[in-house]
Amino acid sequence: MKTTLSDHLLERIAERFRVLGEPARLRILRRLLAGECTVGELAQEADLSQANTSKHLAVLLAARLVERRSEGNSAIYRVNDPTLAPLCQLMCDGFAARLEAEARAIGASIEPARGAVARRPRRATS
Amino acid sequence: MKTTLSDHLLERIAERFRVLGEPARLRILRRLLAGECTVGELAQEADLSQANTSKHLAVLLAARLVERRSEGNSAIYRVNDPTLAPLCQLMCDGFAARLEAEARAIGASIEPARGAVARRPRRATS
DNA sequence: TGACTATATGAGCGCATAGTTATATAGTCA
DNA sequence: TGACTATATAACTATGCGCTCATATAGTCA
Repeated sequence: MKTTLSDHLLERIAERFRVLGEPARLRILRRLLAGECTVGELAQEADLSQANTSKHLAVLLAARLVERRSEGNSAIYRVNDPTLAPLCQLMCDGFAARLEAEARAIGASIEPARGAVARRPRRATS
Repeated sequence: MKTTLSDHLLERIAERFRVLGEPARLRILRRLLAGECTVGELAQEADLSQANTSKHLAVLLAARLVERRSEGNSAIYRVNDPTLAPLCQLMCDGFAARLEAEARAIGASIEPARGAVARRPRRATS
């Protein structure tokens, strides 16, 4: 069983969330989840300047979400945190559930005028 | 199986992460995960001003992480998103894994000099 | 109605940070 | 060594946002 988290731990957790709360960093991580990659490739595929990419990678590195190694002239980054993929998966699930709720709400506001309209069976909140 | 997320979806996901990347909001959610609650109670227990609490709740409401109902003079908030608890759990797991890795790294740099030092038994991640 | 309580919201301030540009550092290859 | 490439970083700007203070809105109770 799980007791409540201490304030300090909560701040650390918040910091992890904050690091992920940036589209540019998520684009980088999306690419890295497909496999390790150099900074230049990341910059190109995430549509970011080289300097900006480097900075975001520094943030991800400080959060230990990625790890870095040098190879010749290049720096190669890869995902380091095994919880990252399930985390994003769960986030997408929550997002899908919300979209579905919105769809239901819109449907509910339209359908009363038409009476019993065939309604899609409730799906699991996948 | 899961294809790569579109840029637009990624931005929505980032927004969700960003909402969670704030210690004050996590304190609010921590309280709400224990049960629904009025704004005043939340302000007190999360150690926030009334105005600030209200604003954070507005953010959480816009993100559909909580829902709101009026009762008499008060507003009662409760957690709305079923993925929230597992999300935090996963985040804590990732954090614990990181701490453990750090501990191993420190241990590895210290222990070679002393050999097998008595190690405290592993505790659950609080 | 008026006094009181609970919540929401607007204005303003200060700080954190994402972005750019320019430059430094470090490796490769001739 | 010098030219070239890849990456990191410093200086700067602009914007977003968390916070406070003051005020508006809405409900309760006399």
